[in-house]
Amino acid sequence: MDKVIDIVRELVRTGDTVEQLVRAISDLIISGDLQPGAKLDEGGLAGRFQVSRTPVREALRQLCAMGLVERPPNRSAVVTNVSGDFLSSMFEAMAELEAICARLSAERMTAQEREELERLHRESFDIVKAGASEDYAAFNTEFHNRLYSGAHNAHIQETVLQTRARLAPFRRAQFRLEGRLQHSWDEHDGIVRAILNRDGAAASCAAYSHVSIVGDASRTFASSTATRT
Amino acid sequence: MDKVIDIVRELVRTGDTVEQLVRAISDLIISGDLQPGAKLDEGGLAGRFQVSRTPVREALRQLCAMGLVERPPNRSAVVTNVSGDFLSSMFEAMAELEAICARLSAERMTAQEREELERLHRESFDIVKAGASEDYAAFNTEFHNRLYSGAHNAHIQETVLQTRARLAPFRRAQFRLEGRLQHSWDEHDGIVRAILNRDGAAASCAAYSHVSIVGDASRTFASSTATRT
DNA sequence: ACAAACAGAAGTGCATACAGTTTGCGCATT
DNA sequence: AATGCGCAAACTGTATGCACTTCTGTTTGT
Repeated sequence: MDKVIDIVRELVRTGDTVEQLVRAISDLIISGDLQPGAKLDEGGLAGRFQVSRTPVREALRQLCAMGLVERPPNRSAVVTNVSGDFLSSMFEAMAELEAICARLSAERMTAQEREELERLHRESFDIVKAGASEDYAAFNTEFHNRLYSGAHNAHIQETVLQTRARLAPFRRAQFRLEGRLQHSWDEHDGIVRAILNRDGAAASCAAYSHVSIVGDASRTFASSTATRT
Repeated sequence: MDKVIDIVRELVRTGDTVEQLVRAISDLIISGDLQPGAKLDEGGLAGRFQVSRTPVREALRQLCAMGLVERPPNRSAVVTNVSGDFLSSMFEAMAELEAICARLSAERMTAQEREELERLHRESFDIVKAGASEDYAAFNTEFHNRLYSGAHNAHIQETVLQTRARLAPFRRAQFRLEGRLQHSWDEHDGIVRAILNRDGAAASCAAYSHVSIVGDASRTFASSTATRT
């Protein structure tokens, strides 16, 4: 639980200490090691990562801009814990954004991108058969990444990735639900077919409902978990 | 040109020095006082705002996370100057986001919100007749804000506002083009009608093409302006 | 017994200090 | 004249220090 994250500290000045901290801390948040509501003490983090408070503060500021933490004035930073309403709005936004990506992917993906998407999707069926939730989660991330990059719009990609990161702390258990793996694969199948058919509208719909379902599942799970203050 | 922005420095510790800096600097960028490519020297900004470098650095870090500024390691921060491709992707994203907002607004706005939107729109006709570009720009911002809030989705609102801020440095002259005011009003009219009719699809289309047109106009203007390095 | 008050500890906000990196300029060399 | 070198100035990255705020546990008054 308290595994020490080793930030490589070169002797040379690479100038990316803060970036490393941002990654390290956001990993702690996204992975769930730091749950929503957890306090982030500057001194403690500084000690943990063997740096001074200055870069830690900058990292927290950046994480705050990304929406992963909140920084009430004169008080400790806290892992963002959003209201149910805002969580719903994030899931809805995610569905809208993925729908856009799916539509644009259907219209714009290169032949190679289409091939690779289909291959990736076909190969993932083995994971479903094996019931390997962990592996499927990794594949799922990659699958959606393909959708984002296939839209050929760098800003939308950036936006959807940021939204996903912000949502991550609240959707951790999405593949625990019985039968969710197979359903997820079926939904992916619909998206892939629509994209291969260059049917933007169908891809958009399929992606929207796929993400909405994930949202519903995560929301029920999130509300069943105690969100400590 | 070198008007000093006065950040009010109370004797009490409000703890929002950095927030004020972020606002002040982003205003300088959005208003065009600091153009894309301009260097942001930490010491200079610190002197200008009568603070030390520490809060300036944190503000720059946050502006960087917002995409308004870039921070190459060991070098001065600069106002973000994006490639033409990325600029196009931002305008396209903006159109997609506004289309979503318009659709959701058509579906979800309260009676009061609809009334106020229509009233605001009707009143703006006087501004168009007067040809007051400055006033129309302010009204236009408010009009679009209504669209964003009418969608009743806090996260989408946040996202679209952030995208607009990022786009601002590149769309400054949008109402200089001859006849653009009247065209803009006509396009708004289409959006308002669709929203009042609760016709989400029509509202979405109207908003998409409205924003796309603005994008085209701004892009031609931006490419005609020298983007200095 | 409970609540208000207080003192010490802990933590944040900002300024300053210093080390390392980049940059610009003068000078020597070709 | 153009190019490469080296040094100094300017600037960034990080650590540290101090003032102020918040938190916490205890004491005091009712």
